[in-house]
Amino acid sequence: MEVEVCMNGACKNGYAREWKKGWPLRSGGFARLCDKCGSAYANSIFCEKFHLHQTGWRECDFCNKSIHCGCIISRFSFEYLDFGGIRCSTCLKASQLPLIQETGNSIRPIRSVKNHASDRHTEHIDDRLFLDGCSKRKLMHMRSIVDGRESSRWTQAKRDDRDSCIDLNREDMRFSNVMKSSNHSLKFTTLENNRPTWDSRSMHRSSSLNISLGASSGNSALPSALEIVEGRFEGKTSFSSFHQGQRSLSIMPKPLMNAITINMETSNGMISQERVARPPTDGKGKNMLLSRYWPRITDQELQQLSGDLKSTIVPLFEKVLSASDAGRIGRLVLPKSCAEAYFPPISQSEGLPLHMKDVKGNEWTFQFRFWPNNNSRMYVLEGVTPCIQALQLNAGDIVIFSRIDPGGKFVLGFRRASDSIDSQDGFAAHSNVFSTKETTFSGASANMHPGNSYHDLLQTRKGNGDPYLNRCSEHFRLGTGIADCLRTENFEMVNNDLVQLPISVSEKTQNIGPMCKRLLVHNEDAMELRVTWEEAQGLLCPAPRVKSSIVTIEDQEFEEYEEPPVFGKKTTINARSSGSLSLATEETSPQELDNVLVTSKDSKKRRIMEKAKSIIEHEAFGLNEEPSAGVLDDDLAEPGDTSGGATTKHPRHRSGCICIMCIRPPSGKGRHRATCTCPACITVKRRLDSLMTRKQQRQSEGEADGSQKDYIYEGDEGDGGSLSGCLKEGELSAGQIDLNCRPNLDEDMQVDI
DNA sequence: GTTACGCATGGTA
DNA sequence: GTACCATGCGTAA
Repeated sequence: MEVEVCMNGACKNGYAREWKKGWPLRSGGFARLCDKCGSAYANSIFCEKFHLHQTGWRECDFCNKSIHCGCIISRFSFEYLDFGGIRCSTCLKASQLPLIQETGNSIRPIRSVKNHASDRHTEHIDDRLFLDGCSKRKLMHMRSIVDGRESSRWTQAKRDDRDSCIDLNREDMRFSNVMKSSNHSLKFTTLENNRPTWDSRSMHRSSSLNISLGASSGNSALPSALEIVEGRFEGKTSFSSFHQGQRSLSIMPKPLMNAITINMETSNGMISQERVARPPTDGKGKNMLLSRYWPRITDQELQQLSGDLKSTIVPLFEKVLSASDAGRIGRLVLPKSCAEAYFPPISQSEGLPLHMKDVKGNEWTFQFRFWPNNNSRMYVLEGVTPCIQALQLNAGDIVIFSRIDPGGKFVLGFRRASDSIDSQDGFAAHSNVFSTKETTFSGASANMHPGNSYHDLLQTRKGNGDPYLNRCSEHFRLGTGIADCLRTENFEMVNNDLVQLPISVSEKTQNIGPMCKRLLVHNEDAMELRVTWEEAQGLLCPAPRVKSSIVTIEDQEFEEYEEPPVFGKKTTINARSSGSLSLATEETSPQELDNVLVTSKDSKKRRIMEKAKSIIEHEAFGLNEEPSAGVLDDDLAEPGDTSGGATTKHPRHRSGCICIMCIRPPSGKGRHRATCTCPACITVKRRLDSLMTRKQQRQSEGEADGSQKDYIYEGDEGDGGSLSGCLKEGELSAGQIDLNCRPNLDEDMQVDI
């Protein structure tokens, strides 16, 4: 019986999704009729062109000529793997597809396919393969031999119901019982200890796993189901991604990535917006780059980029911008493996200039260089600040390095961190609070599966060990989402005074100013962030008659609303005399709001003053006073300072640290002798020298007043300023210092904020 | 005072 | 234990 098989998952008339009935093809697969037009789809393991009028075509992996690959190839990548060994009708250099039978732990060929196009096997599947405890299950083992090399073994079973399972205990089964559900997603269940850990019903609800298999390159095994489920496939020739709009995991070997993933069209003819990781296909990066550096770019983005630049774009790698990457220092640390794989080799530390073009067409020249580091190298791109700023990138955003072929010029693309949360994962944050920039304050995203929460996604992907998800999760936890919210125009319009340029988490850490001001400015920023955060929260008023639900994400409770909040109304912030904030639920006039904001600013400034004074006090007490942990550690790391772990506290300050901050003796004890050579004293003496030098310079310049200021705290001098409080005029002149002094704070300390 | 540079350190995988 | 890498620190400009 001849059936007409349609491409791209649709019948020839484009009616794709509903099948009227199916019947087995001679090869054992199924074809089904479109219930609208009556034409057939192939959903078979072997859908041979000899029995079909219309099939899909693709290029042969070997000769690049069009080959007949079966209709399914052009539809679903996994089905391509079903045909992984399909013969190229042009060059005949293709896979052989012997049917194999499982006998115990061994597999032996049942029947080999002759290597001739006109002599394909047409046998029914041996009934002996209807086994392994699943009455309706058709099990077929295939071994595809590509180009003479044996590649992965895998199995496929189909059932005529929706239940399916994978037996992970069968070592020879790389995959089993992959089935295609009615919504065109592949689903499987796993069996561990003979107990299903996934079932199709629960997957329908939460976490379907979409297995997409491409033809094997013949050089490595596909990940086993267990490895996939446990997320242990990183570093293998597969990649994973979550399909947009569905919770699925796609596994595909490298060779077919471009052939299928990039060029694959969805069943409705649209370019896929699936954000898939693209492992390296060539170059030194092959088989060595961590998946977290694989560029995740959608076909749509790739096509657009290629179109914009009128070139073929080859995504190379991506990197999440760290605070230092996006900071003023202008150095972007490159993953070593990526730098060495894709950028020109450099032998000198000075490196060489790299010309890049950003996605907006701007031309940039960065210095690609390295520093020796621990018998290794640390690669950086220098001079990236203008580009980072031009693209308005912040820490957490992702830069994507691509190459223009031919020519080899580099392209710098990017993806916002917020985009990564909703697009990368194929989901938008469900919570209004954490909606991303583009969907700020909107409700549930259309990309979201009904009934699925972002939390589910986090759990699902974290459960799969997805490193990217872990990053997103962390990102989510850190609340960058709301930081993005703060950057919205609405917010600025309403709170122009309050948040002139709202400080995002990333900005807070990157624009930390000169080193000697870091702590102080950092604290300012932290407070600024904290206040604006509180104020922003207060200004987010739930829409009327909308009840919230509480969700717990990463041990943090969040309110979710079905409707976007009303912004800047109803709820305002009152600053009490104490400086704390309280919420008022009455309408507030703009003037009142201004007052509130001014008051808030005042309280903020007051807190900054207090904070600075606190720091000064502890600096001044210096070596004599036991530091208050609350000031030296906790206070320096603001509770609201989400970056504290990364930037507030230097990693060297840890238990056992002997720096000047950490080795202070208990109060009243442990006086330091003038000849003491402990690190603290050495530091103090060095600073004394600096102070003396400065004093002499000023004296020589005739700045009589300058020396007096040396007794005053210099807000930007850090502990050097406090040191001056420990100095007496005579000691200064004599170059001596009492390391155990206790200056009178009330008299000497002035704060210049 | 500020910035840039080069290296060192330590957290983390 | 090792390599990587984020970033702190000292110094020079």
